[in-house]
Amino acid sequence: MNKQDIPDIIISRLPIYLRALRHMQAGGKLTTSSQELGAGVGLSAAQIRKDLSQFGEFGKQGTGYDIAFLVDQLRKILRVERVWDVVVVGMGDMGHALSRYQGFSDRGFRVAMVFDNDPAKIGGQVEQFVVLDAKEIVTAIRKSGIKVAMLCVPEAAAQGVTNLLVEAGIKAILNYAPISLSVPTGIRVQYLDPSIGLQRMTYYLE
Amino acid sequence: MNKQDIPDIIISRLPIYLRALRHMQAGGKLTTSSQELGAGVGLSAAQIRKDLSQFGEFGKQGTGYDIAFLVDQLRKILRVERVWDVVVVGMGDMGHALSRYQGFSDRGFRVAMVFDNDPAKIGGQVEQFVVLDAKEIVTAIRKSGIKVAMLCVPEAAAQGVTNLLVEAGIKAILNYAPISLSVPTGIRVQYLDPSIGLQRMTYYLE
DNA sequence: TAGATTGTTAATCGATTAACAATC
DNA sequence: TAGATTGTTAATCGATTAACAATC
Repeated sequence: MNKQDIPDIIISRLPIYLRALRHMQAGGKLTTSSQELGAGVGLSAAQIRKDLSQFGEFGKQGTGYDIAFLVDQLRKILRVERVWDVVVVGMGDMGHALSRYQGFSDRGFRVAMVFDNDPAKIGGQVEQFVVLDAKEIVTAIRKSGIKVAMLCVPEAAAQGVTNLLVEAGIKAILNYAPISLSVPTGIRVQYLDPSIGLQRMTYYLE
Repeated sequence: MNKQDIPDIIISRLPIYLRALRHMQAGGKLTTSSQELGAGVGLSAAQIRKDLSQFGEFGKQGTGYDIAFLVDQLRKILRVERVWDVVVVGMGDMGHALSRYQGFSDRGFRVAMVFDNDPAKIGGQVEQFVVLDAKEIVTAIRKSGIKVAMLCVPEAAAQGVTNLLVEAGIKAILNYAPISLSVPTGIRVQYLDPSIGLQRMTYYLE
């Protein structure tokens, strides 16, 4: 079961399954089926079973899946049974919102450090964090060993900051800036540009 | 050229192309090639050409694409040559950040109304907007004719608010809440749950 | 002209679905 | 047992890539 053997498109669905399963769990459900989970996330039952079969046999014929067990398995597969420290770069409104977001803690993440390059913000407080000088990105992140970053700087600064994050040892970047980033092989980027999300829908509007 | 003839996976790449082209434009470039654009967004030249060929012939052999012209064409295809009014529901940190976001205006969007259900926030001011009572979602949105919403409410409220948005005539929802929404056929949803973005990358981390 | 690059066709590759034996 | 549902195989479907004639 080599990492690169499994298509990324399957990996990208697992967090969706995990989210839906935890939702069921919060509702007091104990078991589910590929049919029911598929309906919950808008995919076919066959697809759910095929995806899960890449990693093991998690269900029982006749009864389906034990939700708590499957949640555990998915958390291990996705490596979020542990907690990842994350840095936030850019203390504008978006960076601010992410620094205060309560949803990370039980999904495997914890904001550990925040940066900005504005002298008016450096040294100030955001939530429980002291805003660090962006000049310290490389040294501070290297020292901490943190591998995950959220990028919330303006477009014009995004590629430059990305280069620093890579130099600092960051391996995964959640990018809110409206720009395609250029990164070396082995560095992963996920894009959350809100305008892109909207433009993916307007095509279909009357 | 029927809407449903063109695969959604192609539509979903067009905003990325548009973003990259405008970036080139801002840098003063006048023409580009499928090779160069592909390199900019991390896709093959063949894919770029194939995607664009679904909508017309926009390039010239030997010289490539006129950037300004291609930008115009993509804006028309995606229907963002006009400006779409958008509502924001949920005036927490995220809704607040989106209400103040400067990036929408030249990408085809304009926040026109914001809602919350917290009496402490209703009637208050966020940026230039007066926060409206969530109870008025259906009537206010119906009256306005707005078709696009951004959803920034807590998980527990998301499906209920979604039902109201659908009732109000909303056809496209950008969802920041950590939940798979259930919507009728014809309503489009794009998901921007930050935890999902992060969990899609941790699988690959050492 | 010579070099570059398009739009398109056919070939390849990969993902999804349907079907079903196994079995809880 | 009978009904339900898994995991898996083979078939289908769809997307990407390679190649190249056309032509700027």
